[in-house]
Amino acid sequence: MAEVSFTDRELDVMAVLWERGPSTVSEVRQYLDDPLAYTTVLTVLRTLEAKGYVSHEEEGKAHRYTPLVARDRAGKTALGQVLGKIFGGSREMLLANLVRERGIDAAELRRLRRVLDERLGKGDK
Amino acid sequence: MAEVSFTDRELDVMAVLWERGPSTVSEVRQYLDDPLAYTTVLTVLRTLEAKGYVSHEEEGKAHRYTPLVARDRAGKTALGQVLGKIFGGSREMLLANLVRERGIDAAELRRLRRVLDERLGKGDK
DNA sequence: GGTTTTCTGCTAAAGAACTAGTAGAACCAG
DNA sequence: CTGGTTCTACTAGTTCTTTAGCAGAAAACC
Repeated sequence: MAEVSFTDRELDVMAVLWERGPSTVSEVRQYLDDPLAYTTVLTVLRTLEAKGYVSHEEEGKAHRYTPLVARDRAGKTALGQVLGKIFGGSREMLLANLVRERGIDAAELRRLRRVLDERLGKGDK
Repeated sequence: MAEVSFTDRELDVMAVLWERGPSTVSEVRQYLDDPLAYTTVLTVLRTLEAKGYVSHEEEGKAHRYTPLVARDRAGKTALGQVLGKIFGGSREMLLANLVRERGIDAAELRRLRRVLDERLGKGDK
């Protein structure tokens, strides 16, 4: 349960793996927003592998890389940091920021409220 | 309205400035969790100043550093990144993570719900 | 079967981040 | 005053990040 943390570029790559599932270098490269050299993407994946955040298995000539850390775990670390260092530990402040002026409609707000309601329900058990 | 982003250490320092308000190098140093050399802290503050994120004015012999970017703005950038890259844009996933198993009691959940309700109210007008 | 493409392995270089030392000025205690 | 303390300015080393080239193997094309 160690802390999981990524550099910006590593996060870009992880985002692709989370979104698309196990992918080859070419596939990751294609789905990245920035145009990077093939070898650059490969290097990032190698770094991630060295850190134990992804693994790969052979698939024909190419390698297919699989994320070893779940979104949720990365999210927990990242959110914890944002919460602690920026919002001084105040979840309310964080939530207020999350829903402030970012094209968010009433339907979504209600969905968010349901998340809290479900959590409240569980607490009641 | 440019994007504001900090390195880990810079964020530690900004956190102190946000929490305590304008501070001298010694003060910042004292409130940091990690034991860093005086000059190290000074260097970080200089970097932040070079990036335009803090300013300083003389106060006797020492300098007092003031944050130029608000928590909120930094939070917006940071949250946006976490939201987009880790939670694939799903605020619900993010919120679920935020309230999951992190010593959070019913009272706090209700406070969070109120944040959403207030926002909903405003939307209705 | 030869040529082109695609892939990994190795290497590397520029820049940023992080840390801190040393020098010298300014201030303070007695 | 004199000696210690506190402060900034300048400098610098180590590591991490980011980017990518080149060589050679494998595959695919025709």
